[in-house]
Amino acid sequence: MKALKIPEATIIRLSVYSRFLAQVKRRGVITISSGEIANGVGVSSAQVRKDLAYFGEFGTRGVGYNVGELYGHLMKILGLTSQWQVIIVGAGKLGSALTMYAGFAERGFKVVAVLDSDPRKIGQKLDSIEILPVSRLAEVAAANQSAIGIIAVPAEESQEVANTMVQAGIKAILNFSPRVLMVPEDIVIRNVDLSVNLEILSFYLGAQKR
Amino acid sequence: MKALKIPEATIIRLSVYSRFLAQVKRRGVITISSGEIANGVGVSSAQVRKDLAYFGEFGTRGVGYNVGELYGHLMKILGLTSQWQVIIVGAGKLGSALTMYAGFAERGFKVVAVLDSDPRKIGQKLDSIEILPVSRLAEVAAANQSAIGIIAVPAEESQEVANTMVQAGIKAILNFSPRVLMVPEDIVIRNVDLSVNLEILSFYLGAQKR
DNA sequence: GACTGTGAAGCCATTCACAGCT
DNA sequence: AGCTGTGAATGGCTTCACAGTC
Repeated sequence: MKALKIPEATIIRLSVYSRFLAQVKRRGVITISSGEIANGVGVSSAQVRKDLAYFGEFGTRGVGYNVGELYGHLMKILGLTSQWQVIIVGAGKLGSALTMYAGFAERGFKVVAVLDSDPRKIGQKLDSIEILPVSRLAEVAAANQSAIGIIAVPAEESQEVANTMVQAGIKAILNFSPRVLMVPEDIVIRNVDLSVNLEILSFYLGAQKR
Repeated sequence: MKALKIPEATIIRLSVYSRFLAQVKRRGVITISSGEIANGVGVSSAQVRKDLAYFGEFGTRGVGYNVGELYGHLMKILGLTSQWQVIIVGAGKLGSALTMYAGFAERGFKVVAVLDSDPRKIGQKLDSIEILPVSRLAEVAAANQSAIGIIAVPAEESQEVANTMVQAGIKAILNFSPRVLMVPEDIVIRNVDLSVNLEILSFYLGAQKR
């Protein structure tokens, strides 16, 4: 595995390819070309080949890629060959929905704990997971080494939760609050800002009228 | 307003700037420099100035930007000066959470209808919004001209829902299902793939160990 | 002195186009 | 003939650096 710097856009696409391949594989297809993958996910075939080339030579010239093999390679590249533990802070509407989101389990992410600061929520259950007080975050993080943290609390509380996560040793954070969070350089953080996405649609709708 | 092609990354940042400015404005700050904005949202000051320059000259050399004015400009650029209507298809965990998500209302997005295909859900209420059968989508879309559609159904059903939305005249779609959807060129579509985001974290966590 | 606006430079990602293999 | 892998060309975004303004 080359240490070359990989564009983030490539990683996003690899994740999309892998899900597309899972689907194709389920249909029993053995071999697939870069062009077919490209059609399936809406990119160019050159893009598919370039993306894969960062990580090795997975195909056969004149033939294409073996679906099962390529899928395996992608899952390995993405680090999805073993299960990841996930800790969610915030058991509001969004946090609850994320806790029970089947899409995570399908891809090997297991929610091991949900925490909230609201005393009325503590002790309630989401599926089989009991909501814990946020004061127990450090303890829970320690018990689940290298877990991924998800922040699903209101904007005002999000930075504080991030700080606590970092202190508890969490190295990767997915932030659903509409705030840009400050974290040390060695922490991997991604923001999923739901209204930003609507606002981009709003921008393009507006632009059409001009 | 110039017709120059604007990078999508710029639009995303404008949305982030606007929310940061709303926060600063609430604190009563009158004037702000590109450097202060940059610090607040984690980009370079040159980036902030370049982004704004696509749309005009909003600042005063030697002084900075008037917070209220700049905020107003950004909201106008993003098309957020009037309310957008939003139609959500899928009243599962995620659809329900999105329907009641306060962040949308704060930014002028109003959920006017929620639809589902499950007969057991029809007639139930989310906040004050009654869940309608998905068969009424065309009718609801017609009654809410230029509404934005949100897809929050399982992967297998998402393409069908997208087709129906397009036929019903919806021009912008936010897709939460983990599938790449095929839509006509004139439709604006964005994907928010929740597990892709976790998988990117997984990739970077894995890379650290190498 | 402070800060914006912007052409130019630098950098990074995507597309092209073709040699190489089956 | 079909398809991959990849160097070269292109295109686009970001950073630099400084002239212009207050």
